[in-house]
Amino acid sequence: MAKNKVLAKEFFFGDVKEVAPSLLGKQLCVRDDQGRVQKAIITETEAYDGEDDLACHASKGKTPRTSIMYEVGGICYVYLCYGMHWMFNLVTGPIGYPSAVLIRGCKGISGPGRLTRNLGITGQMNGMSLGMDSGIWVEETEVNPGEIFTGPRIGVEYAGPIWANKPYRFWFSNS
DNA sequence: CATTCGATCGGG
DNA sequence: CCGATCGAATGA
Repeated sequence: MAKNKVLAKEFFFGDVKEVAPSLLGKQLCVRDDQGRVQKAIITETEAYDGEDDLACHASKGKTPRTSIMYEVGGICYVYLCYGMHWMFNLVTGPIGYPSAVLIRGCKGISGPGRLTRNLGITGQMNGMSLGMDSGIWVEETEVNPGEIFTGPRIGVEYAGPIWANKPYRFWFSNS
């Protein structure tokens, strides 16, 4: 069987609102410390887009926690939520513009917290560059997402109606 | 230093 | 609906 192509970092340099849906059907790969690789097809993503986006952590400006989002696309942003769940994001866009894609669900796994638990993703991945050498990367697949649906993001009511209702969540029917 | 509150999940 | 659980952000 042919080896899947690993996404180049350039894939993440563009606008998060385009990168987020284009990750659907791609495969998230994580290698654990035993050298074993787990792979999961991405089925649901959300876009967090710049300081103006009140649901984006960077809306409060650049802080030690959010500074990673200001880096160039193609690196990991991982943080602890509700004191018990690791959220896994991929930074997008050019350096200086804070944006990232939250990987919300993969095939057979619903929920961003369960996703990271299943794949063994923790805060030590924060700031890591994507690639086979770092142990976390994204591959092309044969999956054709088909029709892509959009809707409001989950759990961001605090951001107010304008931003909470933006169609920044993406998923597809085969999931 | 104290308090608030989450990009959630699982149980009742 | 509600509790668990903790670090980042905010304010005194």
